[in-house]
Amino acid sequence: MIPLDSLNIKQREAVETTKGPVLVNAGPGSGKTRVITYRIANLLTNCGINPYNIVALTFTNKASREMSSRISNLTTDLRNSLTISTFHHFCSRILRYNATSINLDSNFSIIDDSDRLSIIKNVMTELKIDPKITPPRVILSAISNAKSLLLNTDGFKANASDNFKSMVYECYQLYEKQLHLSQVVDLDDLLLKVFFMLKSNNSILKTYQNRFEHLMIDEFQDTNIAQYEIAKLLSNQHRNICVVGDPDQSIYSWRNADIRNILDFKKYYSDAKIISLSENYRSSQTILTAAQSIISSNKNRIHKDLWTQNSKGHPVCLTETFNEREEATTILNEVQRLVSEEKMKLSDIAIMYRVNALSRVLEEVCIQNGIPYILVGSIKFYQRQEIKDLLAYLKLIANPKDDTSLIRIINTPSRKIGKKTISDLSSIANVLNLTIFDTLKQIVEEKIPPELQKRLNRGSLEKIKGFYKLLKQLLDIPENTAISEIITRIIEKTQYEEYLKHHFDHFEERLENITEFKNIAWDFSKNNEENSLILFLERISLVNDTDNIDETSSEYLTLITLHQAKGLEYPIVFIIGMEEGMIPHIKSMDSDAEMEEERRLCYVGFTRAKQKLYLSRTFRRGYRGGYERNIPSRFLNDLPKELTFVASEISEPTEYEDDWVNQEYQSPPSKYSSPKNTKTRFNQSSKSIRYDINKDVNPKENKISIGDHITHATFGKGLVTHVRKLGNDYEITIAFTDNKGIKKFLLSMAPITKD
DNA sequence: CAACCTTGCTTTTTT
DNA sequence: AGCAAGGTTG
Ligand SMILES: Nc1ncnc2c1ncn2[C@@H]1O[C@H](COP(=O)(O)OP(=O)(O)OP(=O)(O)O)[C@@H](O)[C@H]1O
Repeated sequence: MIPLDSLNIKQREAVETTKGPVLVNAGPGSGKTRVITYRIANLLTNCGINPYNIVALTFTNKASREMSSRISNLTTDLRNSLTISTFHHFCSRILRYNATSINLDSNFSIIDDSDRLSIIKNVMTELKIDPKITPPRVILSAISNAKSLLLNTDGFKANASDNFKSMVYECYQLYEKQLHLSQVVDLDDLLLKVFFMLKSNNSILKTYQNRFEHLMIDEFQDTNIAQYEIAKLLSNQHRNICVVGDPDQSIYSWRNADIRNILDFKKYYSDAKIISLSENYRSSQTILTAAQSIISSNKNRIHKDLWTQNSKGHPVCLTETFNEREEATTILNEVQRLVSEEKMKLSDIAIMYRVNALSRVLEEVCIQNGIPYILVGSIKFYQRQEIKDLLAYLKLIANPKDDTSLIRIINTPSRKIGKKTISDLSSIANVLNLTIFDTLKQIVEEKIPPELQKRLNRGSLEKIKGFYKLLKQLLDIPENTAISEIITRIIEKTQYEEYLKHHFDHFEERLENITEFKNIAWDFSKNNEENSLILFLERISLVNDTDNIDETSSEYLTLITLHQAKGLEYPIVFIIGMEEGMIPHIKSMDSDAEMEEERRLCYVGFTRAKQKLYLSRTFRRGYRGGYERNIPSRFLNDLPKELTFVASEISEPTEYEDDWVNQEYQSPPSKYSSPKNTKTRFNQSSKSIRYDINKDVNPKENKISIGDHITHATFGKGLVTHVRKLGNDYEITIAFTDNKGIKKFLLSMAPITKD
């Protein structure tokens, strides 16, 4: 039996109402995810439901992993055959299994955003739409929006009321045609196609309806229409659907998430049991009050009670630093202090930020200080040129119809097949209504009409035949060959390494990336019984991160975006970049709705913290080449002063910034470093772990006390008026001569010498 | 067709 | 700022 006495009455009600629709609408830390995990454990162990009949859907990969591990902690009952995954993964599996029923090759590959964009660009060229006037991205997002509203081309046509929409419609049609020809799908298709498949094929629908007796959705506020409709279809037979969510934590509206789903749920399932939870078990009173002071300014919301029995705890710590490097140093010093002095574990701590770009400096400083860290998601490892090239070869092996991948590598490495030849080839393929690969095949087998063949001169023809032969060789690699071995063969056959060496300055780093890629492939084969290229590719399309480290067994610091942090919790949370333009982000500033979402995002961040929350801002931040002055985020103004304390105050920015820029640091920034969250990196970091408090400050040599006369490299002579311990460092206040004023510095950083 | 030079863009957030 | 696509020249 799973004991349910560690749940409060309301939670228990939600867990034990195993029949019929249930909606839990409750604030952060009130135990919504706990309800789902206990509910599953209860169904398995107490009700004897077969795990095969249970499905729990989440929104992000991180959340789904979190849920699996929480359930493992509760019960060991047959949880292997439980279905816990993201909507996209879930749909991908259904689609692959039933692909043939909708005339789709079950080896279909999933294209990424940049592939989508290049298809759109081609389509636009074909339709003679000027990409300068209508950016392809706009078309792409219109199509993507349509798909998440379950509008296929026909549905879209019915709605295409104005000029713009009819233009989009034309693009949409051709785009779909190309996808179908290539036997590929995009991410939105995973949902859309599954929906229409279930809708139109009653026997498939029945199969899944029968199977999924119990359906649960976490973070329901972030589902889009397509996801919700799929969930409705699947649960319509047993009607055991339990959704949990919090409108105040809706932060994915830009991805077409729609909180109206919550309202509709109440309407559609008029018999739904609606449960609200109002006790927060996660955060200290201070953190909770701070968070509420942020969210309560939103006009477009319904107030929810949220209280906690937890103690008041620590005040919210505000740090203000001069620039992003000092910010990183200060925070990581504090992290090390927490570990060495307050017995915190690195895994208790997370540093969060609005934009991925902010992780860069943190990483550098972590590496310098030997702090093991894990960077969640982000880094565009799979978007690097060399990796995309290899992926294109792999995709082509899995699915030769994939034109986009073929075009990508037809002349990479250079085979003297240029633009002209490629466009001729495409036009022939177009006329014959064949994929490029099939066209090549016809050409080689000399089956195409001579008047078409004429378009290619003899030189090109030879080169094309050479390329086709190469492809054939790759396709002949036996299916059971390990993926890493396939990659090795590709590299051999195409002489890819020689190509890199010849063409790029950073080729060593690119070669390292390739080695890393092979390692990832090798790990994958090791952990997956069936050595399936298709599954490998699918994983790469749907899971953004490369790590498969056991998350609980190792000690490292977490670096994560606010978005990905949703649903997670950490004893200690740092949020950096609390500046206007960052949070709230500049791009959200001219829309009230988006501004409210920024506020919610901030609220989500605050409420991740259990014990201690640190907020950090800088006076200046190097961003996109510029070096901008920042003003504090408006959200900081909303915090009641009595809840906060300011940890460090640096003097107003002055000329001394140059000293900052010249501070020596290791590891020059390079895009071409190895992937950020792999074992390699992890091992490197943990090997050099060293928690030396006095690393930066050597008190013996730098001993500076009140009354000392010093000389500062920029400001000249001055008198020390204050010395205060600050983390592992000291903050010293100096009164300078010659009316240069009073300024504060960090001892470890300031270029000063004792007179 | 490839090498070289110039322009233009980084989505904010993720499946 | 730095990279990659796009345009131009050899
Ligand atoms: N009844 C309870 N007794 C003790 N601890 C609880 C109880 N309910 C929840 N908790 C704890 O509170 C924390 C937050 O729970 P949970 O993550 O389920 O909240 P949530 O509502 O899903 O939060 P969020 O909306 O932020 O995702 C967890 O550490 C959980 O173990």
